[in-house]
Amino acid sequence: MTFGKGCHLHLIDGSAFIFRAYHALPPLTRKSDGLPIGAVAGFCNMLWGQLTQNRGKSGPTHIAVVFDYSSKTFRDEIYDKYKANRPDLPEDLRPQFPLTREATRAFNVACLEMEGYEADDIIATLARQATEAGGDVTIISSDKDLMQLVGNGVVMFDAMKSRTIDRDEVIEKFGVPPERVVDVQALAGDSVDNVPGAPGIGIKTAALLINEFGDLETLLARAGEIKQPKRREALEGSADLIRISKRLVTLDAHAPVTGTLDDLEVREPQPGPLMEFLSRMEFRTLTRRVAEALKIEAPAMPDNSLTPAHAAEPASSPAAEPDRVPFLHDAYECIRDRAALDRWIAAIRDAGHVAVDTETTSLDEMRADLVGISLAVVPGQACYIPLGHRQGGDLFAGDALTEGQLPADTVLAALKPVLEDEAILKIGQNMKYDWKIFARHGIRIAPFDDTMLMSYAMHAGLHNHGMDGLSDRYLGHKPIEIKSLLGSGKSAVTFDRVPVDTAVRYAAEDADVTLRLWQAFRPDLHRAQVTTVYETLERPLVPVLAEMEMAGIRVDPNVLSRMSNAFAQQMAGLEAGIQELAGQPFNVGSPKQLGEILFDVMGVPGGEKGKTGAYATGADVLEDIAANTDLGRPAELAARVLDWRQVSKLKSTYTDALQTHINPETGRVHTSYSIAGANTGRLASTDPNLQNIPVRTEEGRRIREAFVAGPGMRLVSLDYSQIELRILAHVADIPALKQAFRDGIDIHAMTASQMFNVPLDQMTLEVRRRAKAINFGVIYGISGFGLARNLRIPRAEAQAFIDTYFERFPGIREYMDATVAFAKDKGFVQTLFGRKIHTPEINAKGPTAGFARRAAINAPIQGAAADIIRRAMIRMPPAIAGLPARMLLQVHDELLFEVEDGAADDLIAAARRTMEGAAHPAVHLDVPLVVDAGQGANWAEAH
DNA sequence: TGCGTCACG
DNA sequence: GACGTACGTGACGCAC
Repeated sequence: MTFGKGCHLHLIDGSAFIFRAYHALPPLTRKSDGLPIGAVAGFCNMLWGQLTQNRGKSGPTHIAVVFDYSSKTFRDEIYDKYKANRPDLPEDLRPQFPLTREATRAFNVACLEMEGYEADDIIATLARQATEAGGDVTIISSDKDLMQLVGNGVVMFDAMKSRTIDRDEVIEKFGVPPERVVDVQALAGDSVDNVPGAPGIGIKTAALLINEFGDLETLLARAGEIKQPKRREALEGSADLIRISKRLVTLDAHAPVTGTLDDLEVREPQPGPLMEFLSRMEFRTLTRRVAEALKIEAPAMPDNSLTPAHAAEPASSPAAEPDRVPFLHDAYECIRDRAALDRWIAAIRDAGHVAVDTETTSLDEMRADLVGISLAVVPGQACYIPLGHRQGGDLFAGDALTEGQLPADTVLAALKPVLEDEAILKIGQNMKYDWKIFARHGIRIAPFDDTMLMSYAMHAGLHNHGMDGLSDRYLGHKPIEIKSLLGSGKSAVTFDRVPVDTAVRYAAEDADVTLRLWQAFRPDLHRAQVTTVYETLERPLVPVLAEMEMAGIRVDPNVLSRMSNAFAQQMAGLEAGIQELAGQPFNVGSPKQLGEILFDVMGVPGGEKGKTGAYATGADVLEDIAANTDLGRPAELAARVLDWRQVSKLKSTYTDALQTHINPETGRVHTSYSIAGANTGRLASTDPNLQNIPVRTEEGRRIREAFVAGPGMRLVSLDYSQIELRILAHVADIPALKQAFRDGIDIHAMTASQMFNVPLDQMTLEVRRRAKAINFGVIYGISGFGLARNLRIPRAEAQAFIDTYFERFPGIREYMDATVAFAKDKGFVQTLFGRKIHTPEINAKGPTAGFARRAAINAPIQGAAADIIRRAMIRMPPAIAGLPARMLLQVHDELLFEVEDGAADDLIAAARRTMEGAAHPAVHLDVPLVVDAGQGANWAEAH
């Protein structure tokens, strides 16, 4: 059919469809692989609706979906800031664009786009061609930019509101008829598209002026007649910008569209390709509907294909409103028989997901015994399975298990297939804990989500990520506190002593809360654009860390106890000497008493009191006193206290405490890493902290000799060389620093050479030391005061160094300023890998602002380094899978391994490759990452 | 429980 | 012009 009178062309604004679909729907994902697919689903539904509802005489004879080709168009040539304000595309939307093109073709509908032109221009051109040929046009869109086309056989149709937009509607919206709409838009401008317009003039005023003067050119020519001075000045001062604005908003009805209108004739969908596409997308309902309409059989598909991210239940169910369901503790079920357990397992399989929580006898997963398991599938409905509750208080009952509990083995055997089922998502709060508990029972949980880590990815820097806090903040519900069950302090009991009835209310609530948090966080994760961070940097780390913690590191208690004894003697000797110098006995470990002895009794000048009224007696203060030999006895005393403190620290924190952390079953120390502890993305090690084992002094380093490899094994240590400075060189884009790293030269010496004009071969250690301090200072958000204190030089001198540094490397200051400006604007900073660190205090007043500013400067650098080693750790198990080796510890830029004798070199090669390539392919650094390696029988030798 | 101190990167 | 200041952690002992 040749296009002409009686023909009706429908032009669908495809880009508008996509955005509306994206924002109208929760972030659905394809079940088989998690591909974000919500916008495609909405797009297909809307397109199908368009194709079906208008069949018959009022329906289209010709149809096309029109897309924007890319963000770059001829309008960018007219005005370089056009659409410059547009926020970045959500990361889960971008991959859906090509799929919507594919969908359009699958429905056998013409799909148009053209380089250099917006969809609106193509629509304008086709509408002109169609009306010139005598046909009618309906534009399926509600975009105000298309309203200039209305009239002369062209109407618009708002598909969301099922409302036709004709000439009257346009007049209602703009105050002028369609042919004058561009004049109004030119004057009013558009903040969304960054069309400048005239300052202070909105649509109302613009319409008023156009109606008074007739059209834009007349208005501009006679602007002098306008009475209101502000309007007059706005027009006279911005005439050029207004004319540019008009060119920006005027659609090009003569775009070089290829093909003819005849190509757009409505065609029946081809069942084959359409069914293939819809079933590949796993759109279950739409596939069925389309199949029915085409009178063909729908292809088979698994149930619940789409994973609704926001609601466990269909949208019509009240359960879809997570915060509306009250917490009813009496409604929680206690599972005491096999039938009830099987009922729950069936419900879990039906839903495809389950929130899980374990109750145990200890926070130390390596010593904890399983006491019970709670599950939740639907908000408000949760259960608790008691397994290991014991009689409390009754001497005669002793350790006997209470009646009416299913055997733990039976329950674990029944749950194992569910917990390991690839098709069932397990949801937990701090999953590493439960993962380890189950791992000790031979169950490896997968796949899983972790609400603590979701919160961390979204909210780092804003608040902590513990369950009680998250529940209070995001669900408006304060869960039962564990303290109310166990008590605190000396009288605290373990969870197995809690009566089952009480335990049900507490434990099931935890699963309930976790499930609701997950439902609340899922869509937010996409909106905050941290899905990739969560999925690549947080979640996969859980099993990796769990394995490392379970492996533990062998610590030789004999070495430690010998050292403890030696330290004790040393301390006693020092203590006697100190008290003799003081002339009286006192507690050397009390800063308060020491301060009084030094400054009041012995009369050392210059004592400074802190906020508690006590004298400051930190190492820097004591060092100053010790160095001042004029003082005599007090200097000697200060020097001995410094020695005493060092020994005391080593004994109490390391040689004594570490012994108590040796697990009697494994003979090893099992630290626990918190993934969501440090705001910057770094891990934190606790119970014990194995990230601060001494290394800087000779005496301290000997403690590392107690960390030994198992029999027939060696320890291997690999650490990133200068990783934070390398990241700084990359992100601040400093050519001299980048070149130095590429050439492999001493970075601190290079800095010194550039700053002080000293050739590298004449560099003194002192000059290099200063440059090193400045390099670190930069990473920390340098200040003259801080550098002066660190280098113990006058403040003016330190400031001069900093000034020189910024002169030689001007990019550093630009980076710092840009980072702080970004933080002030957005409230967070970001690493190269997309990790967000919030900076809520950045706009504060007073000293707080200084802290926030420096933290904001440091966070992207420290955070990127943390991201890189996380990536390396996640890839490490497969990278060393063939080797008799395992990863034991992470110390921010170092990984420590245990490997069988003879395989150390192979391990070093594999691990080094993984670490040096860890930024790829997400980020291509302008500087190489370099990893140093060492090996030995103990950690001191390996480091 | 808060603070001062000090161990690490 | 004064304020205060290097970034990020965890564990210990003392004093309340």
